[in-house]
Amino acid sequence: MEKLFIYNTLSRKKEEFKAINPPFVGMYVCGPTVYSDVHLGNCRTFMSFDIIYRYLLHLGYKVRYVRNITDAGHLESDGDVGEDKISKKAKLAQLEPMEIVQKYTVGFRDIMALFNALPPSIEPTATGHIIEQQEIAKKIIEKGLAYEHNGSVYFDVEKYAKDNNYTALTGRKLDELLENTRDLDGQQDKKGRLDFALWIKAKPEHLMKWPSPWGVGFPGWHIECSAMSTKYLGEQFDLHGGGMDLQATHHTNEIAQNVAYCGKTPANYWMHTNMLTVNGQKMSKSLGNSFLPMELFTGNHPLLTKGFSPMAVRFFMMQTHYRSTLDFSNEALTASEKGYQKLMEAYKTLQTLTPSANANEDLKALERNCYEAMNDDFNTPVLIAHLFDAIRIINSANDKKLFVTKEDIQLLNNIYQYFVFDVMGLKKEEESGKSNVALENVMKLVLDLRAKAKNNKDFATSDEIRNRLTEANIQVKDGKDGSSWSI
RNA sequence: GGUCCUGUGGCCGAGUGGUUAGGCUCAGCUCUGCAAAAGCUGCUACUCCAGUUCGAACCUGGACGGGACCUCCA
Repeated sequence: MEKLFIYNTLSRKKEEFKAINPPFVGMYVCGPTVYSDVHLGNCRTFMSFDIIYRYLLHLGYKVRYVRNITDAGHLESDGDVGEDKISKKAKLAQLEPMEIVQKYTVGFRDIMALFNALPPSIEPTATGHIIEQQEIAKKIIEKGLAYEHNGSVYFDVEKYAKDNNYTALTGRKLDELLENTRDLDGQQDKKGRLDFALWIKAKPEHLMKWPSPWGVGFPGWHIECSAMSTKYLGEQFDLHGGGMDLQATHHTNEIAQNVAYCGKTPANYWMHTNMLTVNGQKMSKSLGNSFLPMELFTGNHPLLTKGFSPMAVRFFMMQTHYRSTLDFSNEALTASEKGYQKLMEAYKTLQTLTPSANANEDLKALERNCYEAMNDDFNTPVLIAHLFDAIRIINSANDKKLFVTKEDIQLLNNIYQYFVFDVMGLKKEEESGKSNVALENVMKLVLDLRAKAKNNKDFATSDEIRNRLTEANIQVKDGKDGSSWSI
């Protein structure tokens, strides 16, 4: 197997991937905070890691993919002040916090299923690991790198930074961070400006709270990932991922916690996916420019002229590298939708090709190109470019403009199976069992009647059939060996 | 204000010191009763200025534009 190269945020370079204990791979991705519907930007991140997960599986790795659900501890601001996001929503909606959690967790899973993302191996929750989080906080206090004050526990960043590289992930200078961190209200419990909370004292009205050695409270945001990754993947594992917006604060603090806890950087490779933008601006809940997946599927959004299917959206996202920003627009989506349909039509055509004795295309090279693209830091846009080469070959062979052998057809089927279905996770959309068979038969009848009319040079009838079918969203395609159709 | 990233054809987007990215759009051709589909061809792009080089869109410096992070966010 060829070497897989992954861009590692720690080194800012592409590095050859070497699993700690092959064929096993441990992979942790920071999941959503379930206090509202996931928007499309969130989905992009998880789809990017879905491709990574799928490709590692395809290469034969046994991957344990852990993606958490943040159902407590994520405050409105990162200054460790303000309300817990989920508690706040619960109060507004007059629901139990766990009702909020349940609603949006289920919604998140449903959406990811629509996008055909594989479920992670383990999907642990922050509330299910309160004890583990407290244990880590205790240990860090013992090591002298965290302190309790007034019922809360804070990580002592400046003390930690004396012996460790706190800013390994960002390459920033600590002094600059200290200078530039803004003063926030309500942080008088902290010793240092960069200190962050491991445990936060709960106010009486706070809904989600647990007893602890430091009194009743709730965990800080960053510590949940340290607790859950350590529990399920060990103190050191292979890959850790998340959105780029988590790099500077969340992941930096996560590393500091782990190093303080057990002296080890948790993951060897840190991967960060870029943002989805709308008109050049980051899509985010706080900016109010976010798209919900359902709005996209139905087309019910001011920026959209029509709806787009989950697979078309998935393909759209694959056409950009995960480390580039992806700008969202109606035109770009429409273009991708066509490309996706072309890809799927060619697969149907492939199933009807008749083999020749000789061939004039090097499909082995094509397959190799596909692997090379993916091995180069999961370069799906280049992979897709190669797949369009395959489409050209399939369509040309169908037009008898070039020839493929039986082995070529098998190879093309493999390429589709491996890269289109297994790795990119695309699937055919219109399949629906029985009614489909009936439709096939009816369409055969209609096209046979039209062929008869054409043979009789009754073009008025044949055109009427074609036009009526077009109105019904069915496209008729006349080829050399008769007509075919697609929706 | 600080740190970092980025600027590619009508649109979206790869890429990289000398060789076609790819998709979509548009135009022409082939095929076809016509159209569509499909194939072929074309629209020959790399913000600007200076430098390094035999040669730069790709390296260096500067200018201008856009973005991210430093504050909740995937």
